[in-house]
Amino acid sequence: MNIQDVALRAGVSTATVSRTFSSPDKVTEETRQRVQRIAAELGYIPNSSARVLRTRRSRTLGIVLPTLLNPVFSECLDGIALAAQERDYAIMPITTDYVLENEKMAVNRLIAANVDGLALVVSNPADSPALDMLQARKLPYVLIYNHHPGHPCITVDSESAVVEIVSRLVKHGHRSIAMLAGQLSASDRAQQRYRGYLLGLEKHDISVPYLIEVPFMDAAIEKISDHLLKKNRPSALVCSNDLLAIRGMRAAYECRLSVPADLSVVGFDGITLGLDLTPQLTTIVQPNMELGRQAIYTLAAAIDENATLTGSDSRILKYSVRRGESADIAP
Amino acid sequence: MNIQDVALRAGVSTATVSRTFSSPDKVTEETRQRVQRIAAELGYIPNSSARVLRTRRSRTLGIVLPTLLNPVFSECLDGIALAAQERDYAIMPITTDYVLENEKMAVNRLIAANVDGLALVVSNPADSPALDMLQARKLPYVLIYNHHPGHPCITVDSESAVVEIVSRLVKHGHRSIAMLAGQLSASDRAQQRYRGYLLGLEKHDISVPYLIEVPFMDAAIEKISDHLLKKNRPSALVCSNDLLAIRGMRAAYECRLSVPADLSVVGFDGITLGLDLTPQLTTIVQPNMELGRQAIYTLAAAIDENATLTGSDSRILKYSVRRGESADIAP
DNA sequence: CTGTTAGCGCTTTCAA
DNA sequence: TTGAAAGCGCTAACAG
Repeated sequence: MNIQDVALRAGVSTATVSRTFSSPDKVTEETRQRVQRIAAELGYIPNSSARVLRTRRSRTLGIVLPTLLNPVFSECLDGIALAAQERDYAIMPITTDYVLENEKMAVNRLIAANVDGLALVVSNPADSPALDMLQARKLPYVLIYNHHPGHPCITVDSESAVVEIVSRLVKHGHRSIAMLAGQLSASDRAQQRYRGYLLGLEKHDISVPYLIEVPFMDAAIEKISDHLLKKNRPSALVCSNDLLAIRGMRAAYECRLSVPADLSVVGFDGITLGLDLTPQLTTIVQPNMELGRQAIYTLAAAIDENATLTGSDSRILKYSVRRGESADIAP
Repeated sequence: MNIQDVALRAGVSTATVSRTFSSPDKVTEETRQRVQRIAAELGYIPNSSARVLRTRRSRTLGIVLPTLLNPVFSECLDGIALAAQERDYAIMPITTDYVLENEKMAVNRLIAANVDGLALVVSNPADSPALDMLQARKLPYVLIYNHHPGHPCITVDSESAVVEIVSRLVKHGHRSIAMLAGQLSASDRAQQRYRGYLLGLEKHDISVPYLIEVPFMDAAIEKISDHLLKKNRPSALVCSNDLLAIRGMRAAYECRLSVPADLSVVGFDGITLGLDLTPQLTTIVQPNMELGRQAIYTLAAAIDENATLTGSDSRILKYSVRRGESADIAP
């Protein structure tokens, strides 16, 4: 069942059949109708690989994400999927589990799969072999959540967001504010947020930063508890992401501290689930789906005009602050 | 940069270059080495669309899921992604948002994209136009979470799971057990779970089922609260999924009921996040990643042997019960 | 508006 | 073991 069969049955050339599907306006209403009818009768579906081979456009986008087990990324992917569908692109996601080597492999696979462009969340754009490959091949790509002047990034201003949060906490009397983070070296996001934390403290002349770094998520709660049981424990926890914040609340519970009375907890990401938690998670909300969506729009636009994206195509979307119940941060 | 360039530079025929990449054992160690070296130098990557066109195998799997905003499905997709990578398949996910029409469109797109097979979570396999199309085209597919004798399904025995939970609750003194569900008609899973609930009640001679159906997630908490404020409110909530359970706990909080002292809440799905909640979610744990993984293995095996899957290829994986803190269900 | 035709890059007989 | 050559199904000049 190919274009020839349809052409034969419709009494037209293959070119005409091709046109009815690829550029219908170049065909008479009448013939188009007939061809479409015949095609439908025969259950004909254009063979995409032949088309791709010929046009050198796969209408497929590669997506590289750390993991889908963190709702930030699955929400983002949901936005990506939606936008891609709108623009008539298929997506091919690969997860890297924060492993640099996997980022490279993912990009390799996607290049081999002939994608027209990529959207990715990498560990650190400053020094990424994966991105080098893309640059070398002149494949359009866009980063999400990452932040770097040399690359096209769709993200929010994490640093300012954390500064703002710290300020609000200070305003509410907190002087002992800890930052709870995963392995800082694992991602530029964590680093940005930490920088925001430091700046925030500085701004209010609090000189001693208190960093709780939990490299392994599974041991997080225990490790956090260790800190919460100390005599000079922090009165507020600024967390590098919502998953950590949830664990922070859990740790507080296990230490018999009540949130927010004894301990304020602020998250970062704005995962939807945080809305339904008790106490509702106070957090910095990134527009996760929108970030994904905009990344795809940007990418699709670049592909359409045969361009490649650069740092100057970056876009900073607005974050917002959700005043939940896990910390009082009224402005 | 194509196979010809490499062939020329290596002083061999295109056939030999092709062989070094597709069936290396059919080429002398020596020539293979040379070809590989040249290819690497030139940065040659085989053009996948040409290969697909020729071999009629895309090594791509279509994935159809309701949404990625529910962690059950993103965890499952994570498993799918991992397994696909292992088996050297790419995946193309599409979300349907529980809309039947979208399921059909998704399948259409994926067929057009030339996938070798599909893994899907549909609303209801009993009467699914999407599945009919797959059968008609003899494309291998497998369902995940769905349950139906006429289709290959990878799932758990939800019904029994809920029966077990109800029994345990009864054993702990509950007589007024409500089921909290989304729109029952929206998915066969919800129906299976409801059936399990009814069977459970029957088994213990509790004659009045109490169904709280919340079609729209956003209005869920309010609606649940309405029921919790009634005089003859249930003492336990068996929820059709974890997201609902979390909202159930929220509603309890807003109604000043403490969980589990005043209200027991049991979820279904076993999303990872439930582990860190306070109170930790008592729930029926489905091996979400494993379900995805097995689906891919099954699918890949079928594709490899050019077979199509049927109801007799179904596999029921084991669920487990997480005795969290939101309900006491010690056996 | 429609048809003819070359060729996208690869795999795979078949023959050497 | 290697090469020559046909052809997968489609699109896009180009000609009519």
